[in-house]
Amino acid sequence: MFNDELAEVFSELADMEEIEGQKWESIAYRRVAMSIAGLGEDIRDISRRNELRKIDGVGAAIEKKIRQYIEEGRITAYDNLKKKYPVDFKQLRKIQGLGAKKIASLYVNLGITNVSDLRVAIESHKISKLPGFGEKTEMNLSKSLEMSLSAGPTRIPLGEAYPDIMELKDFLVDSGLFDRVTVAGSTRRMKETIGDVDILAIAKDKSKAAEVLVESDRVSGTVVRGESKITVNLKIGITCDLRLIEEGSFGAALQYFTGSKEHNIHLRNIAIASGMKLNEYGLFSEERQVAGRTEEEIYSGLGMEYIEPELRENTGEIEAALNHALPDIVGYEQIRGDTHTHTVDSDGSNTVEEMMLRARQNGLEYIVFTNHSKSLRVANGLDGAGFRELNRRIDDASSRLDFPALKGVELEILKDGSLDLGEAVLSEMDFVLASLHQFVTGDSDENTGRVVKAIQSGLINGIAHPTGRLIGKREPYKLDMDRIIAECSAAGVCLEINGDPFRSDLPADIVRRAINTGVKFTLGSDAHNVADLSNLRFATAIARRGWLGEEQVINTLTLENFRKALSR
DNA sequence: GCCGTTTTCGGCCCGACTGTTTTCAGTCG
Repeated sequence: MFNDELAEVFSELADMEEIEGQKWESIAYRRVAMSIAGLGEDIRDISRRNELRKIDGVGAAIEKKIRQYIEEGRITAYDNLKKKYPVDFKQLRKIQGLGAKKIASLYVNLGITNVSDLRVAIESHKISKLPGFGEKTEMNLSKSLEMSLSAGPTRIPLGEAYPDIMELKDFLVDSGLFDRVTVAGSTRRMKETIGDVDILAIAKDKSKAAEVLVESDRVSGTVVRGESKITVNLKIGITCDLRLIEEGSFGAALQYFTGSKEHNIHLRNIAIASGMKLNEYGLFSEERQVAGRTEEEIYSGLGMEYIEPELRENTGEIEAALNHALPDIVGYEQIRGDTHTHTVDSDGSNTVEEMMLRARQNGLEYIVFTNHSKSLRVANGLDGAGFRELNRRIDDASSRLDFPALKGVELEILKDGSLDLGEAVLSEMDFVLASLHQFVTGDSDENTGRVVKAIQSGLINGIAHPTGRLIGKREPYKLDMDRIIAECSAAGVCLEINGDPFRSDLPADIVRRAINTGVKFTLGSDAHNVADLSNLRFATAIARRGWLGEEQVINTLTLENFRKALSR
């Protein structure tokens, strides 16, 4: 993606300026690299609207550099520095323990420009002879080099790690060594993907507490072991920090280690502006702790509303909290039904009855079955007759188990934008979710046109996993999402937020773009088995991160009102 | 190089940990 490419250029500029001793330029470039990587939109579109300066950290000089990159694919200042340091920063920075300064020293003294040069130098023990390096550094670099070569993706979908994280937490709680254990970090913010795990705890005995984490069968080894922080590698391929906290500063630590980093920096600046200081030990006014025991104290001490973890991304939530204008976002317990589920009748692995029982056990009030339609052959899609037979069984099971089940379909949008099943059978369905799975091209107009035709058919209730992205596997389809949002709004068709951890689709930033258009949303687990019904939680998390209120999510409605909302 | 409800100049988040040093620099989050 263009934004990531440009962010990488600024990140390298930051490395090179840091080597040059230009500390503040380096910080400025680093900051803007983060901003650009986090944009929800192609920076070229922002440039076309002449709004580059609105991006956090972009001033006159950086604006000029961005424009040059967009127009010429290069930045003069970058090219000049790169001549001096022809080094693969991107690759080398991935190795734990290597920052800009050490990379520079390796290049200047040993001519190391990439990972294979580094390996040769390590093997011939040249590193340990360098000033500022030693035996231990050489050994650590050797280890982290191996790690980085064998490592998988640096971030994994939250839903993939979530069960392990909860098990690890329970393991610590059950040890009896702690008065309190809480998961913080991006897991608590319910980000779509996480890069590590942060656990905060109040230990009864600090020395014993450090030992117990290593004993968990989720842990593969220790990385760092200090007084108040232990870092271990988890078998799922990411690291986990356990931090031991004192009770009086637990809220401050929880706030601090929940992040995001950008959110925290903004909060700290507000503290400074009011003559205070904020760190992980509390909010201080002239050395006196004025808040720290709870997060609520911290936020109120800064003169703002409490901010839910899912919103803490420094994308306007702090300004809203200062103005006491935060939205009342949808709660996890407010979701009454699941709107996207599959059974053995197409490509699922549990029966209608099994799915209903688990849905009830999970606290839901109803479930919608949305098996695939006939054109999706790989998923054993059903034709009209198949659905009529299945629908009879759903009605029968629903009355036998006394649990409301709605008859739906995940309906293929065909190559020409027409629908995979006829009007007659669709009219017998309670809920029709249309999907793009096949014949997707690189042409945005063509793809968008198919979706829009489906929206305007008057036969569907919603669009499933609208962008089609698969995290780590497939980029989003080329689609004009703003047009799709507008068409959905006009036609009264919902957009789905799909909670499958690899989909997480819509992404939260697009949800946020749609909140004021009048469009409504459905949250679905896309479960293909009973265990995955709990993925509904991740769909809800995305709704929250997108600032959605209860009234914008139709499966917060009671069964009766949900049915009414489905009229087509 | 950026930025402003103390500032258009003079600040810039800040503490833990490690390793190589004898008081600190580099890295990380």
